[in-house]
Amino acid sequence: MRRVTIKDIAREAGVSAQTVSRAINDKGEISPQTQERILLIAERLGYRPNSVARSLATRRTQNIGLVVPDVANPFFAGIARGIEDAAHQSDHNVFLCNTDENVDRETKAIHSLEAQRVDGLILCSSRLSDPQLQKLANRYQPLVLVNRQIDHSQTGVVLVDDVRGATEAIRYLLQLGHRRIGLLAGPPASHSGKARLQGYLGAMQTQVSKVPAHWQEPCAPQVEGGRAAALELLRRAPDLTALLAYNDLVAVGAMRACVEAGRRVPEDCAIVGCDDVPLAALVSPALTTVHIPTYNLGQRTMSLLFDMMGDDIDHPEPIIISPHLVIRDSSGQPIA
Amino acid sequence: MRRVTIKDIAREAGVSAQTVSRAINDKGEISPQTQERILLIAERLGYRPNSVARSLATRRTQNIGLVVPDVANPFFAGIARGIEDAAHQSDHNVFLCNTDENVDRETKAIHSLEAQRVDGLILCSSRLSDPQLQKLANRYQPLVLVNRQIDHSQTGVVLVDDVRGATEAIRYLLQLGHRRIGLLAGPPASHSGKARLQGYLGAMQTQVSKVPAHWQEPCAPQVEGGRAAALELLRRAPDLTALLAYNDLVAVGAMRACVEAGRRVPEDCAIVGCDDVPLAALVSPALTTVHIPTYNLGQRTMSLLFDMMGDDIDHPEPIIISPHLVIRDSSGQPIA
DNA sequence: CTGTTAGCGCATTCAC
DNA sequence: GTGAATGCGCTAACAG
Repeated sequence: MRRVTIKDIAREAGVSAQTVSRAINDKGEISPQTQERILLIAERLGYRPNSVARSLATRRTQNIGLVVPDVANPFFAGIARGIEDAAHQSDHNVFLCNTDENVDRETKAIHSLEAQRVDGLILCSSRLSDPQLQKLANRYQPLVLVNRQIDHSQTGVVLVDDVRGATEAIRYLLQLGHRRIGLLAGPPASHSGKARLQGYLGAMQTQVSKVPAHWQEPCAPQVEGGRAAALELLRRAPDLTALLAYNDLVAVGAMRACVEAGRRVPEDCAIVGCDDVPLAALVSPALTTVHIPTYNLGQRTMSLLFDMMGDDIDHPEPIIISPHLVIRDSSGQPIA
Repeated sequence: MRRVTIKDIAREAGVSAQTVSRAINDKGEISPQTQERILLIAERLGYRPNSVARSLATRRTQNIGLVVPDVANPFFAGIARGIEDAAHQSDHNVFLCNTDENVDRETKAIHSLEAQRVDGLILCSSRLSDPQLQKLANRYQPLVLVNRQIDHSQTGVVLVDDVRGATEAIRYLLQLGHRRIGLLAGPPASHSGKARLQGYLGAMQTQVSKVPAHWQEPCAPQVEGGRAAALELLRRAPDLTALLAYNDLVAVGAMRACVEAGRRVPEDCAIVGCDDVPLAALVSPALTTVHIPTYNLGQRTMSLLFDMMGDDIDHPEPIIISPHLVIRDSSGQPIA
């Protein structure tokens, strides 16, 4: 069962293939009557334009590639939704690839997307080395990096201002009267972890002359990591009245640790998370956390990519996404 | 800056384009020496095969289309990951489209995917009407439907056995000694809601001669819906000792309602959810729930699609996914 | 084992 | 306003 092509319609309508093409693409240079007639025939025959052939002829696919570590992670799911919606609104399709933070899978995905001749490429939290990324950036445009720095004049960059997020969280806790605030710092290698540490230190130093190093504890970025690190921290520094967590899962782990250590949240220990994943609003007490507008981030990322696809922009303006604090029930004034 | 093509390599190597094609596709019929020589040149020139041209020539794209209501929903995210991983393992790419349960968006997505000439199409929880779906199924193969029934000899179907899931949950509660078990039934129109009701009734009737209708309450499928419905149910039938919830969010809402009504979970009221989204393990008490293996479901869906892409299977065997109960801390024996 | 010819389905460029 | 010729980059089918 062969699919109907432009030629079938041309024959049926008694015109040339070219005229059919014009009718379908609504390019003006055609009489309204013949256009309508052709469109009717196309409809009747169940014609579906072949994007593959069109792409080959025009050298543009109207497809973009999106590479993320894991769409099942709500953070990336939000970004993906923002990108998808923006793309589809402008009649572009998106290839989605998951890497599980595996460099080989990421490389393979990128090669595949290059082969697909996508009109643009978005890499989230890329694990490629700097040289690899530079090489890619030289070869492939337009390219937008989310959550990853690069020094390349033609590459778009979208970053979350994690320093600011942590700063806001700490300022809020300071304002409530907390002074002895611990940090569940996340994985030592994490880029955003470092930024959040920086924000923590900067904000703390406005009120506390010397912030003890033993108020910080690295941890795996899941619930169990947070629980273990919080237990350790509360043992080492029992006078802490508040904890800032690397992310919401870590914060939930910290809440568990508090329960185990016989501390009430927020009375005996305030807890603030980061990211504001859907879970955060649903735990009890509901988590105060630094919200990152992932959907909006995705939309703006796609918007930047579209801009770059249009003109050959030389120095695309970096986009910095500002997180903001969402105050719920896991934080309050210190008792003492 | 033109991309390097097969011809560039052919010229460089002093062979025909066809020979280059053979070398790249590793089709055997070529001497190892020339193949290696060509591959080296390709590598040096930074050649990337053009999948678009290849697709046009072979009439196969090695791409598949995946349409879901929302990847940000963990249920579909799990399925999407399973599909993606299976697809990529077999060197296929996937176009992802979100519909937000909007029929127009779904229709548009399908048309776009048809235009892309995807080799296969997967529709999750399609909102198309039966006639629309029949029409699509007649026109487009291979097609696999997830979470949606259809009577069409050439369409693949993957379903979750929700009757069984609810049955297992109720059997477990009965075994614990519960007899007065309420059902937070979800949206009346929901397909899976009806199936779960059926499972509930069937299992209940093995131990309870007449299951009162006022032990059931419909609800919106979110936390607040579950909370409101549970409050109503506990008011109307205060002697209930356990609740089965339409999904995990509803179950979390029910947990809230219990707290508000002064009931402890699980002592004064056991609660069992459905789906086992990541949240379920993280709330306190951790939720006993009916686990649906979404990732596996995705993998098997893709596997079915691959089978259908291979041969022209006439009556693809329906795949029925069996959920199973995961016992955590929100359920226990009744006190009375 | 290798080369030649002929398309895949469409859009671009030029005629008319 | 419409048509004819040409090519996008690759592979299928044949020939040698």
